[in-house]
Amino acid sequence: MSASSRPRRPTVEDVAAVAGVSRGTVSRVLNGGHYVSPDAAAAVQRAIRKTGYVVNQHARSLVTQRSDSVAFILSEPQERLFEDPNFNVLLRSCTQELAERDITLLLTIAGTQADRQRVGRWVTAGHVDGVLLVSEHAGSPLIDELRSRGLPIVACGRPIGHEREISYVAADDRDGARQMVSYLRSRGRRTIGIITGPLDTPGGVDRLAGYRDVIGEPDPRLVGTGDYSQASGEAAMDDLLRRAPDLDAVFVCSDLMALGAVSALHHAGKRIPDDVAVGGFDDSKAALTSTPSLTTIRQDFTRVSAEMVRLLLATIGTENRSAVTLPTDLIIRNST
Amino acid sequence: MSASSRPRRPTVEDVAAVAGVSRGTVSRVLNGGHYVSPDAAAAVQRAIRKTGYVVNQHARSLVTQRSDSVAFILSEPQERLFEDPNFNVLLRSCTQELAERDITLLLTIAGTQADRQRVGRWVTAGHVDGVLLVSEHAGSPLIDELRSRGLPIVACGRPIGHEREISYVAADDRDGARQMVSYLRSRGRRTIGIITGPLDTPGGVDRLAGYRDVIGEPDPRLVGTGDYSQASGEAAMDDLLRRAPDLDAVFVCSDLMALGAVSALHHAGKRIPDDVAVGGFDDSKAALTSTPSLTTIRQDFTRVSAEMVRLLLATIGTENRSAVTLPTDLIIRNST
DNA sequence: TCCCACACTGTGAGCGCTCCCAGAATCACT
DNA sequence: AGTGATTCTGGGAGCGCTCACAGTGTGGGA
Repeated sequence: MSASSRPRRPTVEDVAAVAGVSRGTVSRVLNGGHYVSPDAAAAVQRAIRKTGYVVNQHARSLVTQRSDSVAFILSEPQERLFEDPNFNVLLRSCTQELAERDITLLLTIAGTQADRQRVGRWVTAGHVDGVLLVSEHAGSPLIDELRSRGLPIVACGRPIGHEREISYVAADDRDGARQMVSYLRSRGRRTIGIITGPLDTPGGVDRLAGYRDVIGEPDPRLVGTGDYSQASGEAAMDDLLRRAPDLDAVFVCSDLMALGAVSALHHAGKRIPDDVAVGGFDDSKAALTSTPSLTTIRQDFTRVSAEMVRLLLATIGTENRSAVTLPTDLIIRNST
Repeated sequence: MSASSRPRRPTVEDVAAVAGVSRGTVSRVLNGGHYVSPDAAAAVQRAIRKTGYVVNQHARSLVTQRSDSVAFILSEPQERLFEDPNFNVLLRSCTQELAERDITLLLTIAGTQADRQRVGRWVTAGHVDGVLLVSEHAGSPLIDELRSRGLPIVACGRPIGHEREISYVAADDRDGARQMVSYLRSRGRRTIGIITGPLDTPGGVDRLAGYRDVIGEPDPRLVGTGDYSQASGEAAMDDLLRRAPDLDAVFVCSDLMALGAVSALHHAGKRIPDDVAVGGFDDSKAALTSTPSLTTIRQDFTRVSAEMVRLLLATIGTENRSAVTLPTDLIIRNST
């Protein structure tokens, strides 16, 4: 009954029989067609179409020891994924970049500790040949687990505490921050605050470092921290205004937080950029469409994706790690 | 060199040797531990830990003919995913629901035609035991391809044109629309417009049908169409106001579009709800936090997810299809 | 005492595929 | 005609696992 409704899938053997050739020849056709006569190849192609044959990936992977898929692991509570437009670009570009090489990208969300364990087991069970790691906070045990299995990994952004162990691709956060703060200075701003991201992420520490490069040791009144969400940006701005009512510019380390900061400034009756200039980071769509449009720093996530994929595929098979840092660009708009 | 840096993974045989038992016993421990003596089981567990053994999923799948994963296929340009909060809930709940049964969910995005082909091949190569299909527009060929392979499918929302072929779980869109429009009527509104979703989606046609159930054959001036995006809601509302300046209520078929409609109404100088009452659909977070808060229809996507998973797992192994329609609830807030 | 049920264990077979090697056929030169 | 290179083909082996089955040992009931 079940056998009649779901018939046995055709195998290479079946295709071979229909095509009048052997298993080996069918396999050769399936894998590039070298050393196969045109006649045989055509017969096999016909037989594949006729039988509706599709390769059994498990059988193939069992012998080749590779799965032709890579995991895109997001170890972050899921909401962030949907709030942050950067993930969007990153995910799309990586998928694209891999599809061109006939490799499938599998998105896996490992928000909770339990998730991370499950994902760890799943990944090491052979499902993927490598891992793209996104937004891994410092000290997560997942990296160690994956490394102990010898799995190729490429991280997006500097993996704090693991810089010398795993490959990564990062935009030049520090230089971007320097560019922004220097620019604000050059426009005559003197009391420049900062709203950083979480300080266990590279975007948090490196952008703060860039700010310091220009400002020097900052007045603690001028430093606030958010978690990249709009709400946290608004709260941090409120705090900053309370502590330092005299500030005339603020560098907010993400556009989304900058949007929050803008509305906090509005509520406080400040004009932008007349009273307070606001600089963001990311060059997200929101930065362009907001009122006023946001001066920001562009990170080229399409290039980041391409580099990540290139690096991962290079890492699969060899054992070297490397790091790439891509430039960031200042985009000047109306908020400064 | 490569052999020394990435040592051969331990196999059941290795574990068996360390534990001093046979292959079969290790396998039995791995699969529930029935008919294994406590001593043997303990020895195997110790050996697993010592060797760092992880099952080779490909070898297992090859013999069991199942992969213990299911695909979550999103055949929609990717941006929608990130705009629509419903996807978020759906994805999270399904992952959760499946994880409890030790099944992995693989998210796959098939936005373009080429993607859909790749995904079709990938799915039929045995990577997954079943498919959760989300937001499949009418007439997509993916459904036919998957069906011809005998793959268990459960759709989210009524799959237009395939209702009798594949299982699905849907919220009661039509009744939700009826509730909303009846409610607007009961509040004394007489000229009630509608902004529908795309009319090749069940959410598009069914909510319009519910509106008709209450209104009867509608004045074409009162019917606008959007694509669920905020921008399209705003545009459709502008149109509606131009064509029917006298309307005193509008039922907008998604909260996101309703937000757009609200801003269009504001620009036109209309007060909400005094001049025009606005009803949404989805009960998204935005509906709650917007000004004014939005009267809307709740769809319980957590329950939808649970039902989808239940149905899919039931379908895997049997050949029956079924359909579940879950109730929708009116949530009254300040916009009406 | 014998016998059968029951708990437990080891082993052969085989899932569907690719890799490798031996051999056949073809061709170009000696 | 003989030799060697080159192209092509078939089939054995084996990837790591589970399943079925045969076999061993133990205990309880006739």
